[in-house]
Amino acid sequence: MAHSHSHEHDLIDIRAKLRGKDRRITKPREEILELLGKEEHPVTAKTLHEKLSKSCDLVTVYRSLKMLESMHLVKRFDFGDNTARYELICPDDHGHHHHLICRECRTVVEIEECFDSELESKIAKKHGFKNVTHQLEFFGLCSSCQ
Amino acid sequence: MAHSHSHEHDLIDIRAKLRGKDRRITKPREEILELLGKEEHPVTAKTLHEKLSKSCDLVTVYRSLKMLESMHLVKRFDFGDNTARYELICPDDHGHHHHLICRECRTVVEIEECFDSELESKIAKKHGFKNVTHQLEFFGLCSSCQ
DNA sequence: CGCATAATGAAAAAGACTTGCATCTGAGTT
DNA sequence: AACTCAGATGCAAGTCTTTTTCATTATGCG
Repeated sequence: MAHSHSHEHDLIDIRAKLRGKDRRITKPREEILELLGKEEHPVTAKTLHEKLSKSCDLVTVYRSLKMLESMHLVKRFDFGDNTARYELICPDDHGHHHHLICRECRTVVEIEECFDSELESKIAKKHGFKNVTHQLEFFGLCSSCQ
Repeated sequence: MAHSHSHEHDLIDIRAKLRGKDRRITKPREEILELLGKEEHPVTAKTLHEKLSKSCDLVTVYRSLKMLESMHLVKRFDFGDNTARYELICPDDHGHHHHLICRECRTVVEIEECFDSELESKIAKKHGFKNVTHQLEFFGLCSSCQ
């Protein structure tokens, strides 16, 4: 939905960020970022590797995703099937949005709605936590699977 | 918090539910349910197995948890570490509550707050989904880890 | 009590992810 | 443009969680 076209300046930004942390811009990483930029939904390392037409090792995909996550360039999601999925963080929504997943066919819909951020700060304060974020995913039966 | 004492009548309920679906009440299952009733937070199959002092095989723990989940007697949670955690669904909160997890030390706090259920039905309606539920977990840094 | 079938244990497999290590390469330096 | 070296990669092997297979056991109904 949001990141259907990978903006040039986004990639430049990313390059700068990587350089700043002594990270190199390598072919596998460029391909991974480019592919992630085209994805509509969070993808697994395996799927990414297949779409990369195996131009790099699956291990490199895992390593890259982990690194990109630690640099807050991608975000990890859990859809409850023991497999991590990743999405490029796009500046539009600050990487913050959720998903609605069909329990049956696993169709994914992106959701922009979210609860009031006040709830989060209230919870953080109440328990003395800092830097609180959240993971929220909806599960249900899509129209075709009901 | 909520289920610190495992009520007798709860167990009777559970027995009835199992019988109704041709499920048997076996020693491993009783022990697993009893232990789950004492837990404060969601536990992994491995932890459960250890606390069971290995009175049954780990495989049986996995199988039981899966079965209990399919019968809506326990609920599965994902804390983002590639390991499923399970909690007994207690009638008090209809098995609905969330957690605040420390990214550093993995401390877990139970959260009773939630957003207005209206949001969920709105999302369901908008995308033609039925039976929509959600998984919501908060992550942050606890007071000791800041 | 006996029987049908559900549940278990043990071993093996499957799947996701990580690690070790030798090799290679990006990118700053000369 | 060559030099250098820390960071990145590939491949093999390992770890960890969860599932499957199959022979054996045991629950609970009649």
